[in-house]
Amino acid sequence: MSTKHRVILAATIAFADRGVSGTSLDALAAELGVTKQTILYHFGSKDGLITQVLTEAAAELLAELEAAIARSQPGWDRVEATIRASFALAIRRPELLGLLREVNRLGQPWSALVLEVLSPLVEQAVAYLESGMESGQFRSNDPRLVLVSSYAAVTGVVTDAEVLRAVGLELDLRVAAGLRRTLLSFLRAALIEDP
Amino acid sequence: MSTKHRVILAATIAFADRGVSGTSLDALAAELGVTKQTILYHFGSKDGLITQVLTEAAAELLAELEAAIARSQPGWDRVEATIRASFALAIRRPELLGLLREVNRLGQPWSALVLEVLSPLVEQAVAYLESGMESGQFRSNDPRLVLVSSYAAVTGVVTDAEVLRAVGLELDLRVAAGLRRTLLSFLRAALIEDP
DNA sequence: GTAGACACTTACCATATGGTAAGTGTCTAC
DNA sequence: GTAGACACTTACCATATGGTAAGTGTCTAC
Repeated sequence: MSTKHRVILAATIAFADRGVSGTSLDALAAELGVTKQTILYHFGSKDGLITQVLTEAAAELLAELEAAIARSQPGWDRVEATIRASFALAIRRPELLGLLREVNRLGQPWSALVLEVLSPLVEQAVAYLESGMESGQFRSNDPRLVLVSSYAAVTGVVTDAEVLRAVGLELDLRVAAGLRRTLLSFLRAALIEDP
Repeated sequence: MSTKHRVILAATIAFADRGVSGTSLDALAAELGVTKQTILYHFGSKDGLITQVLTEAAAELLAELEAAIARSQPGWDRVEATIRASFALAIRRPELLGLLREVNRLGQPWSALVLEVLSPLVEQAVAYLESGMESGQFRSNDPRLVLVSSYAAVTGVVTDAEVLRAVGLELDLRVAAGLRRTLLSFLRAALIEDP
């Protein structure tokens, strides 16, 4: 694997984990066994590295979600497929969702970079749910809405691999059974579990 | 208000907002119109400041939750009162919940500082929900569990004051109606709304 | 066999950052 | 009126941090 690619992978994890301001180029380089100047050679500046990391992460998320859309039917099936794809990605690459939260904090101009890529899909999902609830297709205690709510909690809060694996395996359409552990895990995570 | 207290309030907001490593003593001092040395005089070191900020935030959270416990009945009423108190605090001092997320990232020894104070209450709440679901008292699509799930999402994700105000006002026991907007807001926030 | 691209390293540099040391002004106790 | 506590400021300092400049080794094309 090329040095450039290794830097991007390590920076994605470091930015998600310790934050952008908590990750120095020296520390990142030391992890990879190269010098800071090697990183600067490939990306020009720290801002250049951030740009590259966010661009690739957004592209990866988009590809995953679009694949889920392509293999699903319009309507609830599509929402569920999207959520399922997100869980799968969260298990495989938990740092991607952690990075989203960091972007949220960084604000402009970084948030625009990611939002530009993902916002069309978010708008579609929100519009579908909104019209579904306006028309009475979903009741407010619908298990499907619980699933969406849990999804929000997961993408926003939980990064623990074991929790996500449990959720991913148990949400195998058996929403009723799976949500029990999910909810408890979320509650624990939200109120701070020792990491 | 004493300088020391002003530093703690400003640091709480800064740490929650920009992160601990994203907040330099110089920048914090400049915000307050004092010198960095004034901060070091009061807290000894940056670690000293972090300790003080976390200790006070944890104490404030605890006081709020214990007051809610004291004025509620055992059982679901108590869980609801606790959640309600958290919402109220989140509206009044959103940085406190933001700080919890930062602590989660900082890890040891800072997480232990906060966890030590709050974990007895968390354990109680989790035990209650767990036994309630084991015994079949709650079904998995119970609106009350939706509320708890939403609470996890709120404490973990949402810091936008307007969203929290909307949630706080509409959760006035009319769970069914209130959750509609809440869920959509959470979904938007979790998938990154432009801040 | 040599010019040039490529992927680095070595040697620096300016600024930011946490921190120390030695003052200075002010208020209180005696 | 003066000793001492208190809340600061001014003057520094060592290290961390992002970044620049000038090499060095290696591989490819001709």
